[in-house]
Amino acid sequence: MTPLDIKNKVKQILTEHLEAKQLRKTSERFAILDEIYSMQGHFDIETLYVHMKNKKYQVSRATLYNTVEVLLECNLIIKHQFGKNQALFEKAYMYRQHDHLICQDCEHVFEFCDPRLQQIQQMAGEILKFDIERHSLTLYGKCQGVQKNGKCSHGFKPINKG
Amino acid sequence: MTPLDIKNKVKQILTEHLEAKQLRKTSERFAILDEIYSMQGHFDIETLYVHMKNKKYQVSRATLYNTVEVLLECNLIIKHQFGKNQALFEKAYMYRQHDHLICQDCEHVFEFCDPRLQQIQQMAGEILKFDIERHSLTLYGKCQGVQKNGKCSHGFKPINKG
DNA sequence: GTTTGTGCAAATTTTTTGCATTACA
DNA sequence: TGTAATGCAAAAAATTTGCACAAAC
Repeated sequence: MTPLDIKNKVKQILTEHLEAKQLRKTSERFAILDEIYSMQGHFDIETLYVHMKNKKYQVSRATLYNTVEVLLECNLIIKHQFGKNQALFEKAYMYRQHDHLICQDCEHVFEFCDPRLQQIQQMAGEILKFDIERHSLTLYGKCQGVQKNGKCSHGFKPINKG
Repeated sequence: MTPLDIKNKVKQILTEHLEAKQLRKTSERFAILDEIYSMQGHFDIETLYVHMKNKKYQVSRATLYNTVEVLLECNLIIKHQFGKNQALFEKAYMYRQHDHLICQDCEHVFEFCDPRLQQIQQMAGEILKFDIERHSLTLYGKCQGVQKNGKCSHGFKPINKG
């Protein structure tokens, strides 16, 4: 699937969701979805707001918060709260389930995947008699550079700070 | 270990931490620690503030935020951000490593434990060349009551709402 | 033509900060 | 007594809300 295919598909998913829920198909909602699926990695509302202000389509923060809620409902995005007060989001369609490892030095977010998590999730659900819909696993640690000389070896800038 | 033993022990740990870091042993800090170790389950700063206001020792919110930071540093409490804007905390001493399952209906937090997480944590650390200090796993799901008749079967009130 | 969604600004909520005062060392 | 910690109140940051207007349906 090309990036364009993905954009068309998520547009279709949003359209169907809006119709099913009898919500209106506003240009803002599709512009926001398009912008989100043009971005890389995690993003916060303020970053999204600035991106859209600088580009083609200008929307208000209120509309962003509103639309993000809709996109969460139809699983087109995922919300994260990595121990900060500010929520981060990421695209969810066509992005395989993965978890996160955050460098405590530079705050860069790495992704990894371990199939055993699905088993843990399933087993915990059975034991506690829950239908588990999703999980959120985040590891916090220090890279070898930090361990050796106190300086981060990958040199990423903190997320959302530049 | 009795609850009193635990309180004495954490007091000792805090004392040693304060001495090591050359911080002052103020009565506020010990009163806050005592109050935290008198509470059950997760708590937020506001709840802690009200608890202390109603009880023996009155402290300012600023001091609570300050002290919570100190207690995090010496691992006497853990901070959680369960997808809300408000941070939650819990006691960490003598409470075995566990993870959380949150009911999407009543928001009650259940605890569970799976040793495989330690393996995942270790393996991810090796692959990504990180020294993992801690992890945070939260499962989100619906209990059987919600699945069957839309009503939560355990009937807990939402956390921090009553 | 209704009614929902948007934009703006004000309000809320949570956390942080500045500064005068208190009290630990 | 010197300096860090506290309390207060103001500021900041993130999100939510109220309301007039715009635009889907």
